[in-house]
Amino acid sequence: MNLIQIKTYYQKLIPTMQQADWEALSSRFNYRQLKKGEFLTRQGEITRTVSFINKGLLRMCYLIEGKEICTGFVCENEYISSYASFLTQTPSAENIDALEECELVNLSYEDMQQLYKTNPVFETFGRRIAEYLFIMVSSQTTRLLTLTPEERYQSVIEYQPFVIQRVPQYMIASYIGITPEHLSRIRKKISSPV
Amino acid sequence: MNLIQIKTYYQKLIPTMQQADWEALSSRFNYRQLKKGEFLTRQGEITRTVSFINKGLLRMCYLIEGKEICTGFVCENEYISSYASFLTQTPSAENIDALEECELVNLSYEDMQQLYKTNPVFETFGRRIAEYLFIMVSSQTTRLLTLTPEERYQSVIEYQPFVIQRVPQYMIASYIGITPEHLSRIRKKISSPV
DNA sequence: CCGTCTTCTTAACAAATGTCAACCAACTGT
DNA sequence: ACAGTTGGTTGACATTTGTTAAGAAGACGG
Repeated sequence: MNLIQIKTYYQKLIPTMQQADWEALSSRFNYRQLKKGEFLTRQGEITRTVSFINKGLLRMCYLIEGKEICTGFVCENEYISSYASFLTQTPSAENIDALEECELVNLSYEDMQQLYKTNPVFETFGRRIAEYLFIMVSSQTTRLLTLTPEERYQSVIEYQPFVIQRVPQYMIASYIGITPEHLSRIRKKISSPV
Repeated sequence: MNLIQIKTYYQKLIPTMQQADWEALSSRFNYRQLKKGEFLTRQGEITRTVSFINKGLLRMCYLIEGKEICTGFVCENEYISSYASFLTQTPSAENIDALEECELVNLSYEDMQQLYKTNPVFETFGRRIAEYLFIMVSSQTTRLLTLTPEERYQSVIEYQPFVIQRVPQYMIASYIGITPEHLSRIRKKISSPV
């Protein structure tokens, strides 16, 4: 299993990590592959791991009255998890599935708690991850409240171009809170301004 | 300054905190009062403190083209801050102002970093706070994407009753992403179901 | 190479939500 | 007690967004 990417990720977030820390950490990793369409997490299941994405693209999504509503897309060199479920060890409200073939490096809840106990450097890491995720999701909330659908689409283009390139439009539509038809009209309007 | 409430708060989040830890922490607190309408944080300012609310009620809000859009309400026995600004020490995108007369216990960024360095127990605390905030804000994002305005209002009634009781309706309206007029109609519909 | 999915687009129409303006009730300070 | 302010409601109307249905373009497996 290739650990270069994930090591770089940790080194960036906690530069004080020593070789011994890294070994304590990496010995607990589990490798996993997902085919396109496979689920990492299902609604109702308790999320037992966080997954670093070596390769591929996944989405978080809700199934409401037969309709899928995407709440996020994550690709290489980031962690993905139904993190609320992971943290509280209660059933996940959302699904996570692979939009592309994926290679994941998993770390279990028990191992993470163990690391927290044995070494404060991992507390720091856990804190920074949570802080980062907080900033990400609160900016998404802000966008939903303060921007029009068209502006939200523009902000995806600007700040998450990989989503435009790799995610089907009807999923992006639900992510910005509109229907696929409406997004199609917005795109038409943008491409041929008056 | 009354520290009973904030001490209880810390003890709940980190039961392993010792008396010496508490003293290291509480010696850094600063007390502050806010009158109704006063600002704790202004758009563009860097947030230098986190504030524990001993008494009162504050809101986070954006000013967009002359219109206020509220993103959250926080009352007694919780922390409030423009946390993204605090964490990154960059200008805040949002305002925070007092909806009632407030008593706050403040902790500065520098003191917090100092505490993180000197004692891992505060890292744990910081991590749990960030995790908690992440869960809160991501559930708000989910509500915005998956619920109708009426359902969002119902969920405020159910899960944040203090908001219904203590926050003006036109602010609640922006919080759930609709106009005050529309909220008024929703309330009428709810109160006299067909 | 063919059919079948999947995804995207378009149009007509319907429903939800916003805008504007007026009015009312409650509260506030003098 | 009064005038001003704030917050809430209502109605008519405009705009935005959703719904439904149909069709087109491209991807993909057999």
